[in-house]
Amino acid sequence: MPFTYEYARPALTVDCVVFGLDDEDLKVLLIQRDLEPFAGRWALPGGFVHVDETIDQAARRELAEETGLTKVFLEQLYTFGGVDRDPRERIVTVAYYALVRLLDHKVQAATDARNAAWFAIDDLPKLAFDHQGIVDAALARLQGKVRYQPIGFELLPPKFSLTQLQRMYEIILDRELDKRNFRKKVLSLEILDELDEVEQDVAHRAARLYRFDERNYRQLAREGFNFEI
Amino acid sequence: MPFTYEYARPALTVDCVVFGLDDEDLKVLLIQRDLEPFAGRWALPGGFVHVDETIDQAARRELAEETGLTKVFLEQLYTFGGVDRDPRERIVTVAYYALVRLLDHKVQAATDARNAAWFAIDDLPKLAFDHQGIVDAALARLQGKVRYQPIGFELLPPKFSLTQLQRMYEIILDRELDKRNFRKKVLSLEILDELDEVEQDVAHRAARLYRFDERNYRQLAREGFNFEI
DNA sequence: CCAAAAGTGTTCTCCATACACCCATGC
DNA sequence: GCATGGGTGTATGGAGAACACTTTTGG
Repeated sequence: MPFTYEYARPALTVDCVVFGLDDEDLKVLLIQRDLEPFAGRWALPGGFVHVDETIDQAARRELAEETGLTKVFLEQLYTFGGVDRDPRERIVTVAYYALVRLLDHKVQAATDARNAAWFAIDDLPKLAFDHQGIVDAALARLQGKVRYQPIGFELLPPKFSLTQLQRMYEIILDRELDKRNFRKKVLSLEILDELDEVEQDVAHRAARLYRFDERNYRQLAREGFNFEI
Repeated sequence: MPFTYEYARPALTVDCVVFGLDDEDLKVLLIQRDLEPFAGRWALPGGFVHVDETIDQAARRELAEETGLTKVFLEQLYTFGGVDRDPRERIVTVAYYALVRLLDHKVQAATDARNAAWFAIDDLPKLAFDHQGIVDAALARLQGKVRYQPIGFELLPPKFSLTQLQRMYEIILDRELDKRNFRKKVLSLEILDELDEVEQDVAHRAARLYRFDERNYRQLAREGFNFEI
């Protein structure tokens, strides 16, 4: 049943920049478009906002439909409202960014009905629409936010070593950090539980594993903190 | 000429939280609604986004139409997409916040055709829709941003004393600051031009006036800075 | 025993903080 | 001369930054 309006309205979509992390790179999950415009080009997962769902719900629904991801860390980024973003019609998009544990989701994305794949953030293919600009904004937000909110932890497995944690920060911030100062700082925050476990199957001394102290972690996530690493 | 769509679409509006500053308070500019729903209630200036304008342009247009304000500092805040925000139909709104020199605009708002007025931020009337939540978000953003970006300067007249500047930070952050430390810090940033002028018509020693050093100011606004006052 | 990464302390510098008095001006 | 705000310096403590060697383990 078609709807009629007095004036033309912009259409409203959501788009998600999904970040993942492996040993070497910060990666972004992209979907290959099968329809015009930009058929064959890679693009951010996303789609139209329905009238009976919030925009947050729309972002989660599209993420689940197009990539199979659920229960991820998801936060609104910025709303892009340029007049010529889409060649078909006027479309305003609310961009979100998500952080996921890449290893948990590597296979799933690749075997999805639609063509989905992870790309290193500094080696992306040419993207559809203005999606490169959205990715740039999301990266800037992530780099800024990681300094005063412990959100980056969403990118790691539940148990991790301090070296892994440091590596994550180095990859996101794109610079090297001093090992001793990093450990001193992160341990002083008291958001890590030291476990009685170590890495397995490594060809050198095994590193101790840590887990987030959920209580202090949530507390600190609310208050913000000064993580000037 | 009415337009027809296959599926119902959310409508899209913009709303603006306009901050101003006087000697005592941080204030917000509100418009009294003359139509239902919420007729008679105070609300944020705003309105529908047209298909042929960007959302930034829509925000500036609505601000000009409803309050007469032009050329103000304006920045996107957040997009509010709750399903029941508006009792008539589904409306998603992109919220902006603006900073203006209150003294320049005091009269204009009051004499506008529609009923507009400034209210102290901690003494607002009951607002229409979810606008109180939008104001809360805007205040939180302003308080956070003022610490690492010199945006607050948009609230002051072109020439101002260090005491005025300190007063502005105290009002925004809602706490007292040490005079000597404040001056030391702000002068060390080298974004102020010391003028050969002083306040006029005060019943005590007249304070020296300063102006922003546009070059360094723009530079620092881009880079961000650490204003941990 | 060798390769590889884990783990560990100290020094220095800088910046935020705390704090109190004299000065200039108008009335 | 007094009331009002303008303007100034110093001492202390804490945190970030720089920096190198020993330990553990597997192969």
